[in-house]
Order: sequence, then structure tokens, then C-alpha cells
Amino acid sequence: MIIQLFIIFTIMMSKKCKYALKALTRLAKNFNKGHLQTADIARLENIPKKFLEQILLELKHARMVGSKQGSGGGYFLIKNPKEISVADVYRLFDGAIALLPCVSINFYERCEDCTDEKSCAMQREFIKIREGARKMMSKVTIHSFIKDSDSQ
Amino acid sequence: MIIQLFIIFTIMMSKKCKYALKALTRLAKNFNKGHLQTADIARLENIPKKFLEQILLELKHARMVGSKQGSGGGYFLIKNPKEISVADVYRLFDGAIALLPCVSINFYERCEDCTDEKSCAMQREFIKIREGARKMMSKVTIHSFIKDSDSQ
DNA sequence: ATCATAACCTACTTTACAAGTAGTATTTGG
DNA sequence: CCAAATACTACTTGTAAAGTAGGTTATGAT
Repeated sequence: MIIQLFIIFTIMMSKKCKYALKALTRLAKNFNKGHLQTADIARLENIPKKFLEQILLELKHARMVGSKQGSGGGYFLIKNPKEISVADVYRLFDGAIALLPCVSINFYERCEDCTDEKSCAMQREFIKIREGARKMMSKVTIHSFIKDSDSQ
Repeated sequence: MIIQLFIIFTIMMSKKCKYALKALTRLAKNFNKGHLQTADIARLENIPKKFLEQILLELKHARMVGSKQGSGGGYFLIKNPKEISVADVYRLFDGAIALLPCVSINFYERCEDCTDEKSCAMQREFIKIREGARKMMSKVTIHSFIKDSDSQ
């Protein structure tokens, strides 16, 4: 009997970021229709409530959502769903879109092992890759998640 | 006096993967011209030698490079540099190109918090994002790193 | 044959962060 | 003033990245 165990580790979007997108989508469905409470969003989207609290707070500090404290309070979207892209949310929670720090626009950092950045062929090529990802991630917005597929 | 400390965490390519690409590029420059030793590649590319050993071994197991043991041995490329894409190397070391497991071609996994995958708008949109990244990462090869910019 | 050299392989260490949990403070409507 | 909700801080647990350490095996040269 052979037991095969496949453990695969991958670098992907964090759950925090994914939950944020789901929460924003839920709020977008309620755009200009009052507010929703953390507990409700958590239940509807299968997100741990206390974890979601932190996420909504971060979204508030990033001025994507607004809140109302006290009994009967909740969260609401303050930006148009069409103006919140996946790129925006990804940068907020997971950081750079580029695969290398020396290629990042918003999170640039020099590579320690690089001798001459100006002639670095990797940098040149990874800029192309970044642009491929960045364009798509900027094009897809929270609004993309609430419209149905054929209403493209 | 205000001290501001910015700590930014980002999800990027692992160093292992980056080092692998650099090592492959170095071997590609020597394609069909004999072999290079770990120590030399390590020195030329500023990669910790023992770490590079592991990486070259993984590349060997993935049949991208070949090796010769014993004194005067070393590593050499066995695939054409044009046929080793960034996507290939990335998948080997860092896993999925897609940002969500349910969107990955090679590392698919169901999302626990998803109720109905067929009607999931996020999945539908993230496939587009994956394709943006995947196309670019498949187009850029080790050969891209050794040619100069205007010889496009 | 044996020695130096370089690949091959496994295990360990350290650090850091993701993914949450816990508990308290603050605001606000009734 | 009380209940309900957000606001905030701190802690926990597990796991992976990045590298280190040390030994084994193969091979060309002496």
C-alpha cells in the first residue's frame, strides 16, 4: 500500500484580501441603500466575524467604506463599485503586484543581489509581466463581481 | 521628533525562484559550451552557494538542467532557453500563477467559503486576471533574459 | 588505490507572517 | 443608562521562506 501525500504550497492572494473583496462586493450590492453589519456580512459570506471586523476597519482607514457606530450601526460603501479595482484592494492587503521588488511601482525596493539595475534583463522582462497582471487587475472592479456574465 | 517606520509585506516571487531564473540564465549563456560549477554560478550571481545547490538539484529533478559529478563536474542546461518560460520555473518553485486556488489550472482547489462555484462571479473574473499573468509569464523565457533589449 | 573535488541528499534553525482569537474601549440609539 | 455595534490592541498558533550544517556518492587526476 502506497500512501502518496501531496503538499502544495503556492503564493496566492491572502484570505484577508479575498474576504475584503467579498465584503466589498456584498456592500456594493447594497450601495446607496443604507448599511450592513459585520455580523451579517460574516454570515452571508462565510467569513470569521472577528477577522472581518479587522478587515472592514482597514477598508475604512483606506476610505473605501464608511461606518456608523452604536446600536443599529454598520458599514457602507463610500466609493463607487466601479472605482474600486482588484488592484487597489490587492495593494492594500497583499502589497505589490509585481513579482520582484525592483519592478514594483508602489513598493519599489532594490535587489541586494543585483549588480547593475540599468542593464538588468530580468527587470526589463518582469516589467512586461507586471503590466500583464496590472492591466487585468485594474480592469476588474467590485462592480465586475455584481454584474452577471453576459452583461459584459 | 517623530520616527516613522514603514514595514511593507508583499506577496512576490520567492528568492528561490528568482535565484533559479538567474542560475538558468547563467547556464543559458553557456548553452552547448560545457558545464558550470555551483560555486562559480553562486559567485557570479550573488547567490548563497549551499542554497543554490538545492535549487540546481530541484532544476535537475525537473529535467531542466543536467549535471556531472566528481572533480571538474558541474551543471549544464538540457533544454533550449527558448523553451523554459518564467511560468515553468514559477510553477516549479512557487506554485500557482492564479491568485485563487479555485482559479488555478495546475493547482486547483475548492474554496471552503464558496457556496456555488458555477455562479461565482469572483472565479469568473479571476480567470481573466490569471490569463493576463499567465500569457506574459509564458511568453517570457530564459532566452528573453540573454538577448538585449532592442533585438526584440 | 586514494585523494581531492564537486554533485547529491537530508535534516535542522531561525525568523516572520498569515489567519485567526480574545478582550476591552468607545460610540450611539432607544 | 443600557444594549448593541464599531474601534482598537494584543495575543496565539501553525507553517513556510531562507538559509545552514553535515554527511554521502561519484569521478578525474596523481
